[in-house]
Amino acid sequence: MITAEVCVNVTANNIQKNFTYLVPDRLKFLSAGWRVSVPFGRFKKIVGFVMSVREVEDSMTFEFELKEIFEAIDEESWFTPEMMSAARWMSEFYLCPLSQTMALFMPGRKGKKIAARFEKIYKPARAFEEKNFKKATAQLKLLKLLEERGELRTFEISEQKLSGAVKPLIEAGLIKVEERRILRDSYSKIKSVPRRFELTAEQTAAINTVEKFLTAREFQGFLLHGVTGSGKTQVYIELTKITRRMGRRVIILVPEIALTSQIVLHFKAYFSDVAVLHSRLSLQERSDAFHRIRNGEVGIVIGARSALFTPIDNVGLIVLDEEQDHSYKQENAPRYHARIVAEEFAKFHEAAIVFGSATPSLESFYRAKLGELILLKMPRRVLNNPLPLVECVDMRGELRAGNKEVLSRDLMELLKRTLSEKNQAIILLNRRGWSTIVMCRSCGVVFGCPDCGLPMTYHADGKLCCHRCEVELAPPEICPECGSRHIKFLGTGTEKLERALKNFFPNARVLRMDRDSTREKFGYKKILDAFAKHEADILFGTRMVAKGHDISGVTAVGVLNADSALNFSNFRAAEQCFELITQAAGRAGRADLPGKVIVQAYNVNAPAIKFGCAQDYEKFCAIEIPQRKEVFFPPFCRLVKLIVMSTKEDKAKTLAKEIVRAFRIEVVKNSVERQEIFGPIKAAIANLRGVFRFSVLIKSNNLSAVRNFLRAHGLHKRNDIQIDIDPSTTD
DNA sequence: ACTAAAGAACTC
DNA sequence: AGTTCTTTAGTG
Repeated sequence: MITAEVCVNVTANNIQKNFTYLVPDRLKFLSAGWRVSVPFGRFKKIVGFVMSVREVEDSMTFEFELKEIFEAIDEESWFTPEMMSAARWMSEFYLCPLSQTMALFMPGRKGKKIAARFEKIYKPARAFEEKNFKKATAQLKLLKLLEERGELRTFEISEQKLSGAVKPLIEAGLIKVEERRILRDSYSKIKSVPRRFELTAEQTAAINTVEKFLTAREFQGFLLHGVTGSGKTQVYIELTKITRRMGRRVIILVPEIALTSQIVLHFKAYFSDVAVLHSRLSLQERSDAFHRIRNGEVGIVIGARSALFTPIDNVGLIVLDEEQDHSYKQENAPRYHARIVAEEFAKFHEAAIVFGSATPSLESFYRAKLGELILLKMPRRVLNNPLPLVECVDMRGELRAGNKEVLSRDLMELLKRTLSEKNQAIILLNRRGWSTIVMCRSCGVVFGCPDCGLPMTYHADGKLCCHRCEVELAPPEICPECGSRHIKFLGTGTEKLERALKNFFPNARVLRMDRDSTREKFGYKKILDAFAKHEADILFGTRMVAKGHDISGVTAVGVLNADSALNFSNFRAAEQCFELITQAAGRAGRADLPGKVIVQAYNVNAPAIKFGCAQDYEKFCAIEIPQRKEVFFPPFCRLVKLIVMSTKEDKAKTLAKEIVRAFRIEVVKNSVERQEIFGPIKAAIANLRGVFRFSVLIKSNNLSAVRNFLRAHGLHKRNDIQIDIDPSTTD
């Protein structure tokens, strides 16, 4: 008899082993990689992945009763050996169930069968003689068209009004019908043409450096540090050309779905075999893209982080654009970081991996300093376009001068001038809502979220919102602490800014872009398209106004409360603040129009503000990196965050304390490398639907020792503990 | 002595 | 995850 080891797709940490099933005769074609449906416990049917198959003696006995596999889900093996070893590696690295990482490679979570759609294709069957069709002009026309084009699709024939000629020609054996799979692709309509330009010396140097490793088929990581407008995308395109000429394939990752259209537009000017993949495609589209990748029709995969998980083989190049972006981290299980996974995949494939950014993550920059990554610098814009002029305004000075408005006098002046010159402006204020702080004037209490304590934001629709756990409340009439009616709404969000702009510039057309105004499906694109067509003069909103688009009419950029992020107790705050200023500044003056940027801050001496305005990444790093070393944070250690959950508050806390104690005794004391553990503290989301959450933070220079500890105690198999390796927040 | 609730074990 | 079997706590 034949048995199969099956990994069952049940999302529970405590099921971390394979189950043995009997393979019935009608399914004896099954081998490793097939998706099957199997009976499991009380479930009637679940999806499983065949990990291996073996022939055993009929007399062989098991200590459990074998059940039979119900059926195969697909027509062929779903997982290639490469996909399976990648999933195995991820499951080991992130200490999560194999089923979870295998499931990443499926078009939908549920393993549903997705119907392939077919269309009819008409082709000439044999030669014809024109004289036989003296009277049947439609038939002759169709035959000639077929001869010319080779094949025709149903809709093409009906377009020519020749549908009636099809049947007699088939009966005469002159044309034949074939079925072809329709591959749905909503990006297929995107077309563009290459722009004329010459590569800069820096672009050429970067390309040549990577090319050496591409031709040697050797794994190597690169950090492409190029200022905004330095032509990073063109470098990706040239490297893709080289890789495709070698017959190898390419993966291009961007941080967000919204940015895929941009880069696809650039790539389609040069390549036709592009597939786009991200989580918001329909199941059908995703499945069809998989099909095109599997059968080799696609040479270039572009998409968000999920684009790593396709049946692609023979990869020669992987690119991560905007590599510092936090969207590369998946915040739900499996909590992987695309930067880490992509590099491991590149090793499997012996491929080159290029991390591109204007403001690299400190981790990558530090690795480049150590020589682990090869640094490629592009400090100048293409066509010798100048970098925009950045001016920093001290808002304390404004206050002293009697200006209590959100906009400084300089920014007001700049906007006035920009509008009168019929140019466009972008204003960034990284807080949505109306008021960012609601405070009692009598006792000074700030209204925090009942679950996580984050100060709540007041919105123009009259609700108090927590932007972290999305709790909504009615604002209090009287202070719950002291009973006073003296409640003040302080701080400025995008909604209040909107009123200020309309007030000061009643004739300007303004567009607000934040999470609230982009809720609908293509809201983001609609707003950007409208602004690009100059249907508005001022675009303002949260950080999404600063991302990746280039709109040629923009000559002025304002960054409000640039230092607000510095007040959060986040070790990456300075880095993020620097990044925000650089990105915002990068939106100004890309073409022949020089740009002007005004950055407003209170703490104008903070290095992130000072060097952000000077657009000097290296000087910023020279200050920030030693500071990270001093407080022992990445890039000088790796972080592992545990979240312990229970409906009983003290139980969660006790368990978390127990873990901390055991870690100190078993790991910290016996380790050569520096390792530390902190907590437990109330998690950022302290209570989620009645479940209390405590967090524990491990800082370590020996990840595998941490993993061994967690495994030894079976913590990775517990459903009440979340393990987050390389978390994006520490609480 | 009995019942309800919490915890552990199991799913091929 | 969802279910069942086992242990523990609670009650008069």
